[in-house]
Amino acid sequence: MAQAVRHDAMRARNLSLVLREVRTHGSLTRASLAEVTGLTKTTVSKLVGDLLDAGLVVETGAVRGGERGRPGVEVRVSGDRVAALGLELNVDYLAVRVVDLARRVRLRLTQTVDNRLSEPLDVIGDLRRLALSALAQAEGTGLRVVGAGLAVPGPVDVESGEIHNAPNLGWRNVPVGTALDLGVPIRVENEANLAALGELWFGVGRADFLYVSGEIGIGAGLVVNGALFRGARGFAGELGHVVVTPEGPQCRCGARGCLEQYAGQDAFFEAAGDRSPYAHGIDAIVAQLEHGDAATLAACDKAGWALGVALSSAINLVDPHTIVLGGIYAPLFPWIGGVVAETMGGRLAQLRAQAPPVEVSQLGSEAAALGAAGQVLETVVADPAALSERLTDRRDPAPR
Amino acid sequence: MAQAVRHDAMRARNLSLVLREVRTHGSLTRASLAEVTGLTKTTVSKLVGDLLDAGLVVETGAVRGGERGRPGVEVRVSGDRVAALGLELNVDYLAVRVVDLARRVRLRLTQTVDNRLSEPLDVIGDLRRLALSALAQAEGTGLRVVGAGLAVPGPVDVESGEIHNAPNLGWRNVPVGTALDLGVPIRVENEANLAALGELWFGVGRADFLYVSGEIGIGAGLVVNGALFRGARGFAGELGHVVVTPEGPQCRCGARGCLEQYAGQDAFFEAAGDRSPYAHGIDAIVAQLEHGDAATLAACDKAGWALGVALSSAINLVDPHTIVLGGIYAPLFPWIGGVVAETMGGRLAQLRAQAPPVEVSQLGSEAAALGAAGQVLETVVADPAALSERLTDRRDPAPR
DNA sequence: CATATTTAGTCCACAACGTAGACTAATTCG
DNA sequence: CGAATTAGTCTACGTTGTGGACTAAATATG
Repeated sequence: MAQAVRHDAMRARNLSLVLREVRTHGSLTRASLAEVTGLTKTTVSKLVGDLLDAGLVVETGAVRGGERGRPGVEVRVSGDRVAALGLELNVDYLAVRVVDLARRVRLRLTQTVDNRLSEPLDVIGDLRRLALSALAQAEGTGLRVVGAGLAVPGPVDVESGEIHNAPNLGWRNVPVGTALDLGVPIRVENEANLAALGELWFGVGRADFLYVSGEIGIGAGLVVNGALFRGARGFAGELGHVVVTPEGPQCRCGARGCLEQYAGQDAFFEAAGDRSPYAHGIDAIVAQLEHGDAATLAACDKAGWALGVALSSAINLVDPHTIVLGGIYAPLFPWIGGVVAETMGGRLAQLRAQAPPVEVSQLGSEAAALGAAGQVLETVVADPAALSERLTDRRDPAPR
Repeated sequence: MAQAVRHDAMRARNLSLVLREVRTHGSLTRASLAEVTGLTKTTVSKLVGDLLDAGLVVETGAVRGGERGRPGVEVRVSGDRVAALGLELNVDYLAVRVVDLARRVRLRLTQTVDNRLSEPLDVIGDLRRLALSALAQAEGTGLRVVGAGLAVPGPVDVESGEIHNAPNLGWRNVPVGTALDLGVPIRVENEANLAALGELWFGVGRADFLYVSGEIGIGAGLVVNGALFRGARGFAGELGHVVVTPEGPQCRCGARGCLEQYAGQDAFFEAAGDRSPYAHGIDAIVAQLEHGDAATLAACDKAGWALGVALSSAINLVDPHTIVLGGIYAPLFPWIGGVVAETMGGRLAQLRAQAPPVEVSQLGSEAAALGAAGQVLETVVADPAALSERLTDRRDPAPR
């Protein structure tokens, strides 16, 4: 597990440290970098030089003025050289995003289709076409796409890139990772996990929170200290099958009274009296709520209560700092947020000083694709030296 | 968070790596250390030399023979120089253990008292006396006690060493860490967390498991990849307040239907028809079970079922590899293990290939104290250089 | 407006540490 | 007993960070 540290590893780490500090501060001079990292000015200068050569940071013309003394030249993360592809394959849409190292979204391609009606390989083909088009466009503007992340609705074997079992798509053991074959490395991951990371890097998430993804299934992504918690086998976060009532309604997972049976999309739509939810969608539900429809309001109460109960268990077990509600719970937030918080408060307030605050995701359905791209960019920041080598090998033999 | 790496940090890490490999392999020659770490023979020789000087490893007279060529001299972790103190302050006993770096228990002191009857400071005084006596004995045999760990029943602020709220003791905001004042650094931590670590290092635990501590309260310690999972605020693992039935019996935490109301020691003893549980204790219950007492058997079924329900939620959320039952569940295992596993299997088998196996703790009430000592020893292995400095400063000015 | 002061960034000699390969030591095999 | 083999040490060297001197470019001061 632990690896021997040699000079190159030392260098790689310090390079990463500098790049990370530049990113968190927006832009920094070499002098202030020396201060925040604890490295000497000399070392920082050398490291920044390498990052400039690799195109990962750029000097802003701007200069820190105001005080006296020679003004420093600030550097910031460059968004013009390196980018990543974020993909999402979900039940009713495909999404592709190109995000640069500065975390700006450079390209958005979305396609609405009911993927349950097609064969897995056809769906993957559609996504591949979309992704390749995005790749070509990105590389046309001079961006080097260093990798792709793919979000899928269900547990995944991250090593092999295989979908184990995506009940909402009806897929089993589909090797999406290898089938996509984009010419860049692909990392496949659960949608809820990537949405959580999306929220961390592009949304309201802070370093510690539990993201709740309300789709047909209910998933959760736990972010602890800025990193995803995946559990021993990578199946952590199955909030949808946390017990609400042990002898409650039968769930398709084989158990009874799982959260999904109270607050899942299907159960919720049915409780709201909508018999053709996929025709009307969540917007119709919101419209009903805005008109004060009693059945729909009652459905919100029920779902919110169940969510509050399941989240209470989750909070007792994993102690997140904040809860972030995404998926269908985001548009429903005005009608369920209160019940969720109240239920949680009633169950938790005495043991803890207070229950964690409940917030809404702002990213909509984009969260997972952004998280997928962000995850790839994270690997670049974690080891800029690896990329720099790759860049020099593939492009100019001697960049300096 | 991330720190700059300098030459000394590189060295510290490699020193730690070598020591860790020696420990996991029991004993190793320099040559095989070079192989497993990837460092060169030269470097390993130097590092091993330093560890020998610091007294953290010793050369076994024994030599790896059999093959041809010059036989290598094996080194193993030395238990004769460095040790740690493991303390537990619980409701009905105080425990002190001295454990050496080779993880051998050198001294056991246990005192049975009902600590709810005394003032916190008096209890701390008792523990202090016990600990100082153990310290003196240990140092008398030439061991250097580098620190102490203290397990307490309830959530703790690890930074300040303060007990927030230990409902079973009736303590609130007691600064145990500073009050103990042993002359060595003290780390205070939740009993369930330390028992989990005890199980990891001294018992049946492997790298990923959820330890369940059945005491008056029910706690859990989650070990992921060999490290404790503490959550954002350090309050993770409150398994006792996971929901079993949302509208069930009132719990002292303010909620209803928490696991503790079904499987906690008080609820269980009451269901077993024992009106004076503290007089008879768990042994009396086991005797009743061995005689086939119907009420007690029924109490086991109920507690086991509730435990299975709560663990199902926990497994869905954090995906541990294994469940380890400790506390009162260890002696009760023959009568509840089956129900727990069945309940979990019924709820989990379909979504996962199979529910995690359920095992029994073998350490009894010693787990937390051993984990507490082990945690201190871990800091030594993680940074032997820090200790080596301390040793040279305090003992011989120039040990070599 | 010239000079002192201050801060940024670079340069150079040096120290710490790991590497590579030669070398010595201690065994077994034939 | 010598060749082969493996363990461990020694020495020259390469990489990387350090520390302080030095240069650069701004503001403050008289």
